[in-house]
Amino acid sequence: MESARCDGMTTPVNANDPRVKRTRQLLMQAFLTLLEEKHNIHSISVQDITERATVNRATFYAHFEDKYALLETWMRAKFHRALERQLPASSTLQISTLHALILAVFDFFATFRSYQKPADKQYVPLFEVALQQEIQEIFLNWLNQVPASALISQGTKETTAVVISWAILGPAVQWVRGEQTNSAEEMANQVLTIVVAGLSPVIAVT
Amino acid sequence: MESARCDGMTTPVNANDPRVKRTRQLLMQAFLTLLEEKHNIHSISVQDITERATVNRATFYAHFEDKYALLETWMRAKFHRALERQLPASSTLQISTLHALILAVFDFFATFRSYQKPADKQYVPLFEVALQQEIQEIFLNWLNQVPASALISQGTKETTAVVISWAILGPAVQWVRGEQTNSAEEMANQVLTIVVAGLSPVIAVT
DNA sequence: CACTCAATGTTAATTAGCCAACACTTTCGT
DNA sequence: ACGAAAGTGTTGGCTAATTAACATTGAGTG
Repeated sequence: MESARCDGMTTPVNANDPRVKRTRQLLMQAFLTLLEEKHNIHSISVQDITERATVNRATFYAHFEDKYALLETWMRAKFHRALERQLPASSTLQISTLHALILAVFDFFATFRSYQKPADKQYVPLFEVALQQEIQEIFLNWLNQVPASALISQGTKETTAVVISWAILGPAVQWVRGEQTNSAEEMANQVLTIVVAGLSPVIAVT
Repeated sequence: MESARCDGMTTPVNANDPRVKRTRQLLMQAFLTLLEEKHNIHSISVQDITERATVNRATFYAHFEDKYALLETWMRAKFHRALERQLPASSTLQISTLHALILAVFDFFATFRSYQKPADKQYVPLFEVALQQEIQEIFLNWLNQVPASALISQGTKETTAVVISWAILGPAVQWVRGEQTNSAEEMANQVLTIVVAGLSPVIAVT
């Protein structure tokens, strides 16, 4: 579907134009390498990124609102690929896939906690929403594949997807901000139990 | 100095424009990776290159006459860097630097013979000229640094540079096309002796 | 042979990227 | 605290890259 996003809206910018794809790719890649070098998000400037990407600074603003907008889409892309890697291409709603999904979310946050670390008290907000949307979409696909006969309640699938996705993402966010006294696996199992229970009014997951 | 080169001349194309630099860089890089994969120059199409480079095919022709023009500038750049690596940044005309230069030329040809190998009977011509120009330029720089008093004959430096550069490049070409019964080191030493002798009417090399 | 199919060059019109200059704001160093 | 230096967004005019269309040339294949 690919909504147009970014939108300083000075220029529309067609997301299918090869130049656009390449420019975004270059910006993403530049951001990644800078992150690996500097290890601190806040010390990376827009100028750093555009120089590394061999892209004009003005062009950056044609694609992203600011540095954090880039960070968001970058995280989202990374997250999307991480989930794709862990979940079978055309998976369905089952205990096993549910477990894989939840674990993948916790693992993802564990991985990217490292970029957040040096007394980075000013927490980088915002991208939870983007990641939640990814999870929500997966659930929507799953729920749409379920035959109507198996649905115990016909309450809107949309709402179910929203609730469950937050029920997974929220704990992951809180876990990564805290001390991680529990392992990702332990957390995933606990969350799984509750999610399955939460789904019971809607569908019996096996 | 960077002369404008390429020149299908449908469009001028300003070599200082960052987009131009990036596009050429992408084409070069794409060509390199394809060469490493396919190992045969003739089986690489312009389409392959532009696809890999994420550049439109028409754009290719705005920069290069054809596939071999790209090959030429690519070889030249590679050659240029190879020489820079072997020669001290601001070297002068001495036996030692002369030896280093000649050896570097033979080594370069030895390296790139591999891309020429599979019964590649249709020999890829042309780029000898580009490489010769590189050598010629080095000699011109060297000769211009020599104090006029040390020059035995004032015959144009230009001509000297042309003759000597061919005296080095020619044997290297012939050597690489043949059986390489002698090693690059042996060849370099033999050529060195003759070149020094050839320079004697002009300047005494130590 | 005729006949696809793929690659090569070339063109005019459209679109995205580059630049330089601007008014701010933030960060520092003395 | 103040001034310099560096970063942030924004704008209009120019330039290069993209596109789709075309004619042409091989390289197979029935």
